[in-house]
Amino acid sequence: MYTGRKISSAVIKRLPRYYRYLGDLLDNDITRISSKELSEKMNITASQIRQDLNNFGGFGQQGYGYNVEYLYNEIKKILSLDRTYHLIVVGGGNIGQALVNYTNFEKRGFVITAIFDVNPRLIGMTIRGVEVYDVDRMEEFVKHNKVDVAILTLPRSQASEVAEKLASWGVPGLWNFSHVDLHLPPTTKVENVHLTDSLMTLLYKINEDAAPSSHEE
Amino acid sequence: MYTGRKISSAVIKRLPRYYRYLGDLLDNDITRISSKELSEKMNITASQIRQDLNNFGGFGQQGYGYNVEYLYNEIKKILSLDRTYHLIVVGGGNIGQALVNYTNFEKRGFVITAIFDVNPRLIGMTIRGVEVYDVDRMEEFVKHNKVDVAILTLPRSQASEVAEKLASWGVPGLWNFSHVDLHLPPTTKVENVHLTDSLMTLLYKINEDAAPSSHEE
DNA sequence: TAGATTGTTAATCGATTAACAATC
DNA sequence: TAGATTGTTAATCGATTAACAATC
Repeated sequence: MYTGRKISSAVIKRLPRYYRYLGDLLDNDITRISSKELSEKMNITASQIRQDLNNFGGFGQQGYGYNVEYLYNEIKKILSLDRTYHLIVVGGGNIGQALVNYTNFEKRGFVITAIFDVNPRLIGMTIRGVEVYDVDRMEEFVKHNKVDVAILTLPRSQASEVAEKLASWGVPGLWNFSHVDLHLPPTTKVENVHLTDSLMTLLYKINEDAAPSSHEE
Repeated sequence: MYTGRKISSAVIKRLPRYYRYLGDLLDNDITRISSKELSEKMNITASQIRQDLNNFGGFGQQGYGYNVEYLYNEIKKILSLDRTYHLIVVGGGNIGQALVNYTNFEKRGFVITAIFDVNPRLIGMTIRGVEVYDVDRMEEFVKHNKVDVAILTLPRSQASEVAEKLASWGVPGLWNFSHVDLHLPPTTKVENVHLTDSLMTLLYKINEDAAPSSHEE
């Protein structure tokens, strides 16, 4: 039953992981699984799995567990993965190009339709069949083509300004690899990938076991 | 005062963000800031800032606030960013190469010393001065050179096996871009960057406002 | 000194886990 | 039917926020 109440982001962030594990089970021709079995594979509690899933509906059956294929498809629907998305890359540098070259995206229905950059040496080039355009032509492009997500892989200094423009043109999602926090109207959603922050978190973990250094007393 | 008690990961994940904002303040020649002012900039509560910082010590002063440069340097020490790290890239594909080309890393003291791959066309090549070696030579390299972090940018199918080897050779940190969960001894820390999961989370957010589709009733 | 703001304790809120009746 | 396992309520745990005495 869909209730319309807001699902906590802690739950949402776990959905792709459920989806991945269910996909793996499906690949291994496993047709049914209980929350207990899945909890052991995923290293979380069975209770959490049942709670999470019941935010969206009762997908299981008492005494039986969950049908893997059915549950997989339900999560696919919840994540809205049952359609194609059109993405543009804004910033044709290293990471932008890497994402264009990442073939797995297409298999999942994520199609990159254009790349935008300011660098004259890049403009006009084609990367895996995707053309690089001058950033000046972005407004025109966004207004004439469906763009679900703009991938922001441009320098910190330009990211906010470009993001605000994209939001004003109605782009619903920004996948932000730039190292700034964006403040946008609620009609445009942002997901941040702050790689430097992620690496710093790892360095903390590496060092935490070791003897504390200078912040001890 | 360092107490040795475990800091929650929620706090740790916020530290890089504090560090970034303090760096920006420093760049703008702001010498002092109160938790209240910082909270407005960062869009979190002043209470949370004070709680977070007090996990590591009393860095402020009543009636004054925090000295920006001092606090910046303290967080730098907490994150152990006051030294150089040696990284290797395992998997010389798109994302691996993009990270090697990411010049900001070196400015922060993250030095990539080698790339490993199985592809004969890549082996022997040099990317931004970093040589690509056959994966067969990785054990030898890791045992003769200091490797703080291995960046895993290889296919899902090979990631677990390689990760276990790296752990057994004593590599303390794995920055995992492969789309699998790694299970390793506690001496090797893992930080995951699951890009596909991140994008899926964004797609959920884009769609959640819209009318619910098939999982309603 | 008076005002400002910390460090820290207490209250609240939300997320996770446990328990169990419902039921396949 | 008996056994298994869900969906869901209740209990616990942890993280966030509020409050305020301490103090610069």
